[in-house]
Amino acid sequence: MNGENSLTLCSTDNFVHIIENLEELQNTQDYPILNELLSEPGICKIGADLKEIIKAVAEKTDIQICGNLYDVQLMHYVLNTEISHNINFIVKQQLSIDIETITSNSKEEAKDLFSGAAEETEEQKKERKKKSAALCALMPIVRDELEKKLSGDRVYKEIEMPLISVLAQVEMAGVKIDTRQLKEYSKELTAQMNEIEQEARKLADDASINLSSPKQIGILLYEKLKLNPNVKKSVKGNYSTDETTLNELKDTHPIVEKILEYRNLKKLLSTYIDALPLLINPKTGKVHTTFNQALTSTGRLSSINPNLQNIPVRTERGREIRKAFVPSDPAGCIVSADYSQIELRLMAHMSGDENLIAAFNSGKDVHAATAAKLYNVSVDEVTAEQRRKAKTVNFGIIYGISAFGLAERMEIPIKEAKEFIETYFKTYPGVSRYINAIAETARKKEYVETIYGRRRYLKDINSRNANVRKFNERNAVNAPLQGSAADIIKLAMIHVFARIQAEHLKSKMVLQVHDELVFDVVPSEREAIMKIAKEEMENVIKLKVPLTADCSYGENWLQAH
DNA sequence: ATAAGCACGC
DNA sequence: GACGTACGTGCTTATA
Repeated sequence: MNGENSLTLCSTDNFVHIIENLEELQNTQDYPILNELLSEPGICKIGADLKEIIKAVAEKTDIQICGNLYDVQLMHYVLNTEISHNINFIVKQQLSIDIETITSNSKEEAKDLFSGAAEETEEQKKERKKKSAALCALMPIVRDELEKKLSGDRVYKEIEMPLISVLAQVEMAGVKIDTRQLKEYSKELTAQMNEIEQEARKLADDASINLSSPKQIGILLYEKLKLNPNVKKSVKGNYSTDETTLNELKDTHPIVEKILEYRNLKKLLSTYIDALPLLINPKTGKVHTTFNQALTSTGRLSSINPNLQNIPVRTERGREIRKAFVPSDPAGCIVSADYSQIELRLMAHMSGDENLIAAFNSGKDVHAATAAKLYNVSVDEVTAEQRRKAKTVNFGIIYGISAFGLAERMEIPIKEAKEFIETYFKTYPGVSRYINAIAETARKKEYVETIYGRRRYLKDINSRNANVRKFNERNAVNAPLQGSAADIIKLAMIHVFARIQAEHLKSKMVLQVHDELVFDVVPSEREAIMKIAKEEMENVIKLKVPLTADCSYGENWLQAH
């Protein structure tokens, strides 16, 4: 094991058990011993989901966990994002040991155990030791695999390992929500929703129709009102009633608009306005999301309980919710810093396309610059409509475009979409070559990589099924872009966090939303935080195009944009 | 309990 | 002839 001393941190559901692999140290509930072991940089820490353990220890003690963090689950994720990282499954698979039987303590029992007021049963202790030993045995196996893939080892050690503690701190900091604002907004929108429900029911001539039921809506629109006799059913025999479909029916009957509006209000109320206040931790008065660091296939984080990465911003009604995300000190502010067009910039960098690089280097709006080239006009002559179309294509490129998909989105015939893509590739021939090259690489290696070497395996890239193959080809294009962006912002978080610590600032990083970092800033630190965020985000890596982060502040998250 | 449908973000 | 732009989470209804 590298000669490195190690400590295995083993948690059951609600409680952290500290297990040392030195037999003579038995009583690890003892604070001085715990402190010495956990804060010793020379002792590496082994476990699964160490972020949870770091948080639990921080909540109950003032101990700082130091030393290398070997999170077997996270290491396994870096090895291959596509497969299961369920720790019980991995242990069973690699060691043929079953640790799924381990009993977990109730919250109350866990509390008592930690304070030393109660003791584990012999049975619990035995199972815990078994799990700990399994993790300890598994770690070097997974680490050897990582070291075999040199880039994977680098991704783990330079990105994921240092990010664990940063994320733990971000989650613990939490974000302040103005509940009173949400409660008032809830009253307002609920009233509106009820009114619309009444109107819709009247129009439907059905006093009890459930507007939240796509099935009932489908029957109403297509069987009772016969709005579209040519409507096709899904494979499961259901009518489609989603937003795109209903927008096409808008002019045929007034109820369609009511349904859309009802859905919009219902979504905002049930997912955000009414749900968020219930998730406020009474101890801290804040909402604390959990970032899943070992989940997405591309290397992005995800956010749950609550998901704070999908707070509305698109519509006026939705944006209102962001006003409730406020600084914890009323005299402070929210600072938001977001990367501008990071994925498209990465496309410019990775493809090396001279025209796309030039578009970014001109410092002009890239969608307008693209439109200028596509329509063969000067940048100031580009119309809003031309820019919108160019923007759609730019996004399409990142997602692995098809003529049909583009035609749908731009509401133009497939033939035109085809021509549009051809023009795009003529404008940016390097992009065209890159897309072909990355697909070829993917077919040969059955994986693609980010700038830092994070892999996404594409095991079905050579499938005989053309649909499956095409799907994998889109992933081959998108994963290096989305994944490199994820790597870059993760590194930025590590650097920003280090600066905040080094400069002894009190403000806190509270959210990451894929290309954006959000800070809860105390009154005197606004300029310092904005400077640090911009500097660290922009200087993570030198690309062939500038990497820019736009930074602003306000008295809430909405104003900080 | 689980799946399907829908809608929110990047 | 089908498929048809990446990555997520969560709410609600319907079905088993």
